[in-house]
Amino acid sequence: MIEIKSLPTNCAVRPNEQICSNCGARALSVCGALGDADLARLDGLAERVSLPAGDALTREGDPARYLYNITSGSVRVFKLLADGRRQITGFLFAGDFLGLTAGEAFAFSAEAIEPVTLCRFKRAEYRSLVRESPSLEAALLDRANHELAAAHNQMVLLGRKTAQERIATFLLELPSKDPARPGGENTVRLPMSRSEIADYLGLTIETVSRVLTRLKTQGLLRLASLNEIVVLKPAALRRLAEGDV
Amino acid sequence: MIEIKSLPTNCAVRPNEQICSNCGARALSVCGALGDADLARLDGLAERVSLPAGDALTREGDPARYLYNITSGSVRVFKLLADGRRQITGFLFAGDFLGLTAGEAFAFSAEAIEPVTLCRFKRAEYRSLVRESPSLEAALLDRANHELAAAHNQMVLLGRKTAQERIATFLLELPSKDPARPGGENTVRLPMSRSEIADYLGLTIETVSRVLTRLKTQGLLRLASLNEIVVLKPAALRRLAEGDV
DNA sequence: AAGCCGCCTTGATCTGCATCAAGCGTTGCG
DNA sequence: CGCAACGCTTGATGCAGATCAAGGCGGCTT
Repeated sequence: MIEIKSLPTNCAVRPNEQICSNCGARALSVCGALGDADLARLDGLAERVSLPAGDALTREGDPARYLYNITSGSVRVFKLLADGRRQITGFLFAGDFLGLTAGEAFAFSAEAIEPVTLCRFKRAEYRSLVRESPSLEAALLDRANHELAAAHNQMVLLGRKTAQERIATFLLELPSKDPARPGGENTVRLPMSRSEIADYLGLTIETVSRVLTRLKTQGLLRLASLNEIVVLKPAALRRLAEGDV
Repeated sequence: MIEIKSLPTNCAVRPNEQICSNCGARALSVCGALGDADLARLDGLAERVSLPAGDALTREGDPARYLYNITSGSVRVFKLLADGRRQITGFLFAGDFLGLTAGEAFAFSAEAIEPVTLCRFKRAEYRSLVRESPSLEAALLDRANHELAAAHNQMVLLGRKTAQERIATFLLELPSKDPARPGGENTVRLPMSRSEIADYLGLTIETVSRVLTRLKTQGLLRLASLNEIVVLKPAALRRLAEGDV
């Protein structure tokens, strides 16, 4: 049974989205994509999973059998070169989907950063649902387009921004993706390690650390703890991010 | 009128795709997305345009009124930072679409590299067609997913590959995107300037030039002309591209 | 055919970030 | 409590690629 109204505590709520009681299907339905019948059916296909930090959701090259919807925690999505160099292509948080874009095999790996809860669907069943529900497809297309725009912005960052601009951009954009907000208005939660930030921004851990220290020294931010940063001067940070220095 | 059978000479043909006589609509139809009726309707909406080298198709921030299908030539798609730094996010060739992913406004600029011919649709009309034709949407979703996978690969390149690995990757992948093949089997056509290659790979023109010279010296390739390169040792180049050195 | 212009190559030098190398704080465990 | 492990910071040094600078070459104009 689906209980849309009574959201359990472990369900994340994102802007314009809700996560349903059993799984993340609701997130799609509120895009106007799923009727109640479809929703019930998708819910029936879902399987709840909890993963400890570090565990893999997918590995590059694995057959893409499942589709995932994160309901809590955070996930790193990345690709590796033969010699172990890693590029993190994105972080996922509660409400995000993984595996929508995969073909027969996953083109990326994904691992839990923190303990993660998620719902898992068989892709085959999901695909047949999609074929019958055109408005779901429209919602997915919309999602894919947003991801594509984000990817292009990240290409600008990786190809043309300085280390300081990358960090500033990262600190400004992270909160808008992560619905698990800490207390303060301008407080940024960093569930990921310095090494993961580095691999996301195309830098080294030392450079990440040095730039954060410099921004702190300049009074733009405060390192509340290793995993929490308070942005003291958002406007100045935004100017840095765009290279208006 | 549509004449699917008689393709005029200026129409590009891509693997598994054909461009229709009047416009690029055929490219979508052969994905199984469009019936003859839809095709005729889309054809009716199309407008042929020719652009000289350097002219803009879209500018970042402009309202996204049109959708484009390139029928010949090549296009650079890019984003700019405030101080003029440019990141080229992709090159488009005959058969490629531009503007599918845009929201209300374009998030990127696009300009002709060579003289370009294209077909232009009003996005509003195209959207209503899409709403009525679910299988078209499926084809578009498929396209978006491929672009997304390509964007992730480019993020690996920009974030983690050396200059030599970037150039090698570029030379290996370009021909698979550009249907305008020159004579030889391993000949790569470079319609874009060194400066465009640099802005695509996150390098400078000097580095592009130096790396090409080095690869030539090492006997991996031959610079047939400024805009044509013959790959002499594809296997070795592929090893370089993946960092297996 | 001379001269200019834009694009490319090549060389010299510089620099931002990587690499190498300590040391520090926190956590967990015997 | 001690001490080992791990992740982070900070400092010293190195280097890939950027920047600065000087031709070279082909195409276009007159």
